[in-house]
Amino acid sequence: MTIKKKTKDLILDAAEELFAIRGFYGVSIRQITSKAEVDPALASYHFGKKKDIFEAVMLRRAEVLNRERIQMLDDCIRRAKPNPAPLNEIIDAFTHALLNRSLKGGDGWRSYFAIIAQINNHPELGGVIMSQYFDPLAKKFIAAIQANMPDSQDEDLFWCYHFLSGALTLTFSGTERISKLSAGVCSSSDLDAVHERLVPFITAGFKAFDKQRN
Amino acid sequence: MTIKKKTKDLILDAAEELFAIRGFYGVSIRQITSKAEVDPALASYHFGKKKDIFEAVMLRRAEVLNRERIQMLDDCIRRAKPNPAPLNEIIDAFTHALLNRSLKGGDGWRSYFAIIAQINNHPELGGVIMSQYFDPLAKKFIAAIQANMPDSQDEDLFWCYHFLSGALTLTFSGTERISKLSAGVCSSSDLDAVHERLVPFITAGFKAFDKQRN
DNA sequence: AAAATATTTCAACATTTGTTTAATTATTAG
DNA sequence: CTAATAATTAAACAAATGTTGAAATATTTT
Repeated sequence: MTIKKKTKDLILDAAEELFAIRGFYGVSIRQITSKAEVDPALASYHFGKKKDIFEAVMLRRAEVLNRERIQMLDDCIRRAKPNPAPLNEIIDAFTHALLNRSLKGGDGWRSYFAIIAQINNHPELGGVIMSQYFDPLAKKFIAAIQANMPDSQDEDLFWCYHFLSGALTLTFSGTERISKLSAGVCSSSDLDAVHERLVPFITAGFKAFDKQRN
Repeated sequence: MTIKKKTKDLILDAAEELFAIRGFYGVSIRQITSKAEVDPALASYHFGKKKDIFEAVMLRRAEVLNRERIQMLDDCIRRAKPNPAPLNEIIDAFTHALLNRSLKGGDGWRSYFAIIAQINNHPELGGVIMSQYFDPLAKKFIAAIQANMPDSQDEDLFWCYHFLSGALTLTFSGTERISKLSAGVCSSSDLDAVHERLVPFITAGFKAFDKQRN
């Protein structure tokens, strides 16, 4: 016997799923509350404005995700001490929690990442959350890379990070186009396959800017 | 003395700019026609439904862009004959027109790419246009890579292409977050800097899956 | 020139939008 | 139990939504 979910979470669950498909402006509060089987007025009562619902959806999972990723990054750095952490381990630490949740986290997480992919390309909406939760981690990540590649230029590393971010983002969006393009080549639903390829790909990309090694 | 623009183009220009900022659902027909300084009914008259306006916006530039990119790819393959085209040239051919238009094409092109970044992560909207104009090129591109790396596995190459696509997409979106993150490191508006880094980064990523070389 | 077609205008339509108000029911605290 | 607080309901609001129709104006064709 499962306990009854609270209204707040019912609304967030419904909002999460709908925002993932149609974006912020493509979803009405009535659609959300209807899917949550709840009175429309409860959305305002519990969260305030529509934007606040959206931010609540983002915050709910951002916290746990952020904690996991920082932990992995710290672990990987501590393991390697006093040497700098290996490049591929840094990149794995940065991406592992994301890919893992996206694959094994269930529908809620899948929706969540679809939203992340949207707002990552859309300044107006996710500005606050993204910079609050993701940017600090990004800086930590770049710093770890810098320790591994001390002779590389900051500007190069920044762009490399940028490319990594884009590759990750698109992977999460789960577009149908991808599976159509790859028809017969592979099943894009098997996200384990991504992990085996993303890390080597990105690692090699970073190493191309390692002055010491080249 | 400049000639007066036709109504159709006035609407498309306004729509392009607005869609880029707020997405399909975030923009109303009245906002579009108001910016275009044109009667709201003219949108329906010239284009039909709202979705048709969106598709018209996409088509207008997709054609010229597609032609340019196919041309560059063919040129690069022909130049190298009978050998396979070099990896970095293939990738440059794939990205050059995009980055060039994005940098030097003016505001219209910038808006256009922002929309591309949105729909690339959003199946419902850009499915038709993307698969009509971009997927054929993607296949051509992957085929060229395959010729260069005959021993590599199809599945690997597909994913590498996927990562490239993501990196490109995020670059075009022009998010403010990027410039905040890179504060003091570099000016993200200088897209020439991207080109110098994207090609080596992606090339190295692909080469990581070159069985022959490794 | 007149006739035919293309474009533009203005007004209106039925829905849907986000949000608020006041009344009612559940839950918790004293 | 009683009082106080929290949560839910139903109704209503003005504003904005996409789209259409018929009349008026431009443009092109004959």
